[in-house]
Amino acid sequence: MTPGEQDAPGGRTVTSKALALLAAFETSPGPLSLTQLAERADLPLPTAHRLVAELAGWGALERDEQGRYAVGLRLWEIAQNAQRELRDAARPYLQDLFSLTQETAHLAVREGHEALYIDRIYSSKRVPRASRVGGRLPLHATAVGKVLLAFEEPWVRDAYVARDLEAPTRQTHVNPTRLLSELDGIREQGYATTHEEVRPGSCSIAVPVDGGDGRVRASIGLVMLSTQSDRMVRYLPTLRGVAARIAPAVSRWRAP
Amino acid sequence: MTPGEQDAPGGRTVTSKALALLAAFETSPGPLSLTQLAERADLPLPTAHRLVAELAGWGALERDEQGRYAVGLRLWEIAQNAQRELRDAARPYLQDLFSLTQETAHLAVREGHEALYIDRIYSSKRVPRASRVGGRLPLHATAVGKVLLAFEEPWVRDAYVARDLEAPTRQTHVNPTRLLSELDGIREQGYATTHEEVRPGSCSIAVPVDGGDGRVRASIGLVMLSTQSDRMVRYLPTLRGVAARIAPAVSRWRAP
DNA sequence: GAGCGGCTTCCACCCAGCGGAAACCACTAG
DNA sequence: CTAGTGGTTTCCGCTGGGTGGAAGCCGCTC
Repeated sequence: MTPGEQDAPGGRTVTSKALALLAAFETSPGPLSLTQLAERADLPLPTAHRLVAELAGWGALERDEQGRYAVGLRLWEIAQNAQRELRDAARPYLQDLFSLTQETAHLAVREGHEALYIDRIYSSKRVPRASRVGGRLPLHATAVGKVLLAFEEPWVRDAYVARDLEAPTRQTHVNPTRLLSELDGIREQGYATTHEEVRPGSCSIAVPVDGGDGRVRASIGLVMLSTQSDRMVRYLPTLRGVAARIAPAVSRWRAP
Repeated sequence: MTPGEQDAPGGRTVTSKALALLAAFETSPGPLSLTQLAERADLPLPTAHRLVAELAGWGALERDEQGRYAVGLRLWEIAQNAQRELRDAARPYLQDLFSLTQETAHLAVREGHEALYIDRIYSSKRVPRASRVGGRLPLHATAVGKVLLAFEEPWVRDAYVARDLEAPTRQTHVNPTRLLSELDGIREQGYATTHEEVRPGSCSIAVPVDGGDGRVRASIGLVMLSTQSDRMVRYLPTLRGVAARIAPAVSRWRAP
């Protein structure tokens, strides 16, 4: 925005400082000391102290007995309202999907260049955990991500591949041209897969959740051990069935 | 602080105003117009406008095409870190609990005078929905709530029953003395039940999740149709088994 | 008991935030 | 086409909340 500095150290307005303190937990989920918080938010200690005290008093932060701060339940409670329509509507069907397949089931949306995991269902058995609820992964490395990207407008896809693509494993597809044609294939077939592209040992398959207006707003997918990758496509009908059930909720969300 | 008013209209500090805007979504989850937000936060329109713009710019709020504001995904993402240890640890076992019983499964903690629902697992079949994730219900009306209250220190229990107890249905137990002795019974038996005390047609059973240090920090429970209330206690062994699996995680959380 | 790292409190300066007022916009009714 | 209405956005000069360096205060270690 501004030509010189995009934001002065710590931000300028009070609000931005308070938000910077919250943002400190984006990188490290665990509890942080006041000093750590002040550092991460790039604020002088006294300022951080005052703001943090107010945030904690309100319930946005909580303090443990060691005096460290963590995100508070009141904030969590309020934040549950973000995209509630979608999450609430999808949840029971995602549960069905898990019951039917017994494989880890995911719901994700696109946030910038990443897939944001909105929900995730898994039991105590299968846990090849790469993603987590509230976590992000690069679009081109995951099945849900590929779906979300494939159904985006052409210029979004082009802009995406124009960047330097991160490769979590040796198998990750990072070649721009080949990635683009893979996306074309996904749009035709109506589903995407990955084989050890996020982490060795696991593979995944995903389908789009149609928003009704032609746009794809979300994606659901399954993750399993890569030894069972041949069995993957068998789940397609189930996945599509579940996606169809979720779709109405997605389209209701953001209606005229 | 100040002798007269405890807080001037809208709060005093900038931070408190920003937080008041977020708090507006505590009561109504859906999207709100600027005017509604300003009203609920008790702020003059221009002030609300400025702050809301900053919150939205950061991602704490999102704007739909009608210009209304809702809680943003970035805030949700950060807030996922609240009590993450507990939620992440409990999730797979809660899933097991659901798989074994096919009944709606809950995880709750105490927040003041209410049970806060941390997680909830259910399929598309059984949905006698009273609670929801991120929602609250009075302690004395729910099974998880009774458990949380029963294992609290005596003075907490006494303070609780000393208030006017809300009664969602005719069946809700509101008599202080009888409630206290019911709680004693729960502590002895190690589980609590309800019969149509939250809403007609459903009943529930819950057990404590021990924090290791003797304190009970969470509770898990099942909700089902009240026609099956006789079948309820059969689930006790399962519930206790699952609770035992979750316990280690609860005790790890807030360790010295 | 001196030294240290982190937290908390103080306080005088000053600019960020304030909010009344007025312009702006999209609709709708006449 | 004008007037009316309800919501949103911009303007701007006054002022008190926010600021952060400095100094005091732990609890711990060597």
